[in-house]
Formats: sequence, C-alpha cells, structure tokens
Amino acid sequence: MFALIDCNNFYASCERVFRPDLIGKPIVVLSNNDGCVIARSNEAKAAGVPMGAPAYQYETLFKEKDIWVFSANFALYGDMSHRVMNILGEYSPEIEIYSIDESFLKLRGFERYNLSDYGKEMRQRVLKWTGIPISVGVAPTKALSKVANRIAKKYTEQTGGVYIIDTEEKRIKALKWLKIEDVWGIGRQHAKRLQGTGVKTAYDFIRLGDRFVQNHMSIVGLRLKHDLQGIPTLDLEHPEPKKNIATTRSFEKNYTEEEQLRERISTFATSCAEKLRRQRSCCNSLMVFIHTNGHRKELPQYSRNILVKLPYPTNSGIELAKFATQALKHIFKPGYAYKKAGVIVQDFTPEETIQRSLFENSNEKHPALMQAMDKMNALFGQQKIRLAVQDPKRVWKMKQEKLSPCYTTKLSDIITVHV
DNA sequence: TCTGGGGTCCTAGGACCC
DNA sequence: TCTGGGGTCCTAGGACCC
Repeated sequence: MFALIDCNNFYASCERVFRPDLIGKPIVVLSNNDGCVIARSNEAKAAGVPMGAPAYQYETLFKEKDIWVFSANFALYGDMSHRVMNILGEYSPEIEIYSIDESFLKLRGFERYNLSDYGKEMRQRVLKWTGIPISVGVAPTKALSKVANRIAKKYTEQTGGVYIIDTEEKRIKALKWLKIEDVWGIGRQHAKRLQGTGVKTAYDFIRLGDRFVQNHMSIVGLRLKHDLQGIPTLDLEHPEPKKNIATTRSFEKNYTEEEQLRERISTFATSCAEKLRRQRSCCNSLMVFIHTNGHRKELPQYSRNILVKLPYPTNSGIELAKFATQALKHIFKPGYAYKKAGVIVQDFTPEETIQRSLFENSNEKHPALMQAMDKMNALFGQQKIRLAVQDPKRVWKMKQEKLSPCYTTKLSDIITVHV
C-alpha cells in the first residue's frame, strides 16, 4: 500500500503555529511581491477568496471579512516542512518527499497493521510535535492514495482525517465521486477535452480504452489510468540532481534602464551558481529572459530570451554573472517598462568530471573562492558577500509588507515567553 | 499602482551517423 | 527503370505538478 500525507493549507497552517490566536480565523498567504494568493485557510476559502486571486483586487474583501494577510515566508515554511517530513520518515523506511507539503510512504510488510490507526497516530504526532494538521490517504497505488487523501481532507469529521481504499467497492465509489478535473495528472487541457467526450468522473476515465488514452494523453495518461485501476504502475521516486535550475522574479516596479536589469540578472546568475554548487553540478548553457508586464495590454510589449552555450562548464558566480550580463546586452531594448526577468541554467555536468579544454577553461581559482563565499554567507547571512555589480546600494527589495517573523530560523525572531 | 516561482516528462520532426 | 535500414541527438512545443 501507499500512503499520501498532505499538510492541510500548509502555508496558512505554518503562520498559525506561532500565532494560535489565529486558529479558526481566515488567513491568506501571498506570493512574492505580495502579488496573488497562493494559500488559504478553510475559513478564507469559505469567505470566497479564490486560489491565485490578485491581492489588489481583493483588498476590500480582506477587510470586510477580517481576513489575515501574510507575505510568503519561505524560510519558515521550509523549516516547518523539514520537521514534518522527519516525523513522517519514522513511519516507513521508504519515503518520497513529493513537495514542500506532501510525502508518499510505501507501506510494504504492513499487512498486520491497522492502517487506519497507523494513519491516525501520524496525524496526532505531527500535530502535537509541529502544530501542523495533516491528512492521510492510503491505497494500493499512488494515484489512488491521492484520491483517498482527497476524501480524508474533504470529510475530515467523518474520516478523522484518514481514509483507506482497501476494497473494490471503496475504489469504485471513490472514483465515481472524483470529478475528472480533480484527478492527479489531469490538468486543464486534458480535463476540457475529456469532458467534451463525456468523461465527467475518474470512473468514466478508467473505462476508456487504453489505445484512446495513449493516443490523446501519451504514455503518461495510460500509466495514470492503470494506477487508478489499481494496477501499481507508479512507484516511489528517488531524488535526482536537478536538470534545470532557475532564478526568476517579478519586480516591484517597472525597470526601464539596462543598468537596473544588469544588476538583477547578475544577482539571479549568482543565485543559480549557488544552487549549482549545492548539488555539485556545473552548467554548460544558460538562458536569460526579460519581459514587460503581460497584464498591461495597453502598454507596448516586449519579451525575449537568449540561450548561451558556455565555452566551458562552470558554477562560478563570477563567470555566470559575466555570461548572463553579456547575454542581456543582446536582448535588451530601450524604451520598454520591464516587469520580470530571470536566469535559467541547464545542461549540467558533475563538478568532479569536468573535461578540461585545450584553449579556454573556467578560472582555477574560482572554486576555492566560491567555497569561501558560500561559507561566509552561511555564517553571516545570505548575500553578505556579493559581487560589486550586485545591488551595490541595496536599492532592490521585494514588496513584503505582511511578513511574519522567521520564528524557527533566525535567532532574533525567536518568540519570547513571559511567565 | 497592483497579477508568483519553481520544476518534470513526453513526443514529433529534423539533422546527422554508419 | 531502379534509390536501405538502422540508429542517435537535439530542439520546440505541449502537457503536467506543487
């Protein structure tokens, strides 16, 4: 059996851990730049805040319904996620951390366990030790455990937050209940097409022919179908080094000067370099993109990207910033109001197997230099040591007006208890 | 004024190899 | 007149996930 454990309204729940006065109150969490809603407590959902809602359009509603608004605090969410995953890891030797708030457990050799009790114990322990509420779905395949989890979450009171699909009847009933657009792996496009052919539920979907499914949704759709039929097709996946790494941001204001973009692009490039070093990879190519605000249709629009093949693989921030700003020169066009930019590195080779070239190579001194920088930044705080081209006057900042303290990752933010 | 930021996999078609 | 058969690699585009 597989278990899917999912944290309920994770970001909103994290904000509540150190603010118990907010339990039962509506909460939303906003994306970077306080742009749009990326998490909602149940109360906020009930108040009518949709996922992805642009914050500025909902300010009145936030006020009317006394909704608490938070800027995204990823340091807090990341740390809380670690704590939850560490606890879940004690419940099975086989775990796949699927996202910041979800894990699959493979339950092999648990035949003599009462899985419902086991799931309830997980819930209690995670809640008691971290303050985060979770839901547990258990079923013979991954896709079905997703379905079970949905039922556990939707009917928390009846299920106690744990639902097991362990019979044919339960499987069929669950699939007939689940709308096709809510099936894991069926996105907007496929849902629309399937609905067009009369497929309304997950049950309708598994009754389609294999051939039809594969023709329309490729082998991915077929695997999903089999998994939903109860034939184990998807297995736990093990973490692999990333194949692409990106750092991209929207800006608080529009930028018009190349100088401003150059500063952003070099910061993004050094950030990509850090992420590369963390997984001990070097990249062989790099993409830079810039674009204007696509939501402002009345303004002149411009959007371009450029892919650069590097002369040698590297993960030096200095070198990547150099290549990235050179690339920027080729695509920057004056006269536009830029709203977003980013750097994406790809085509990796492992650090330890670099093939040196006869003519041009990465600077030999950089690995030691980068290592020293990484160490100092880890010790004294992010970006304490940076390139001169990066944000020399600290003019750049993200809009984060409702940021909560980093309760668990910053000494100065630790809560004080008055006895 | 104001609309996020990361990732993955699969397929088809073209270029190229022997 | 007649023109093989088997591969790989790369890229762009389309779908999906959180």
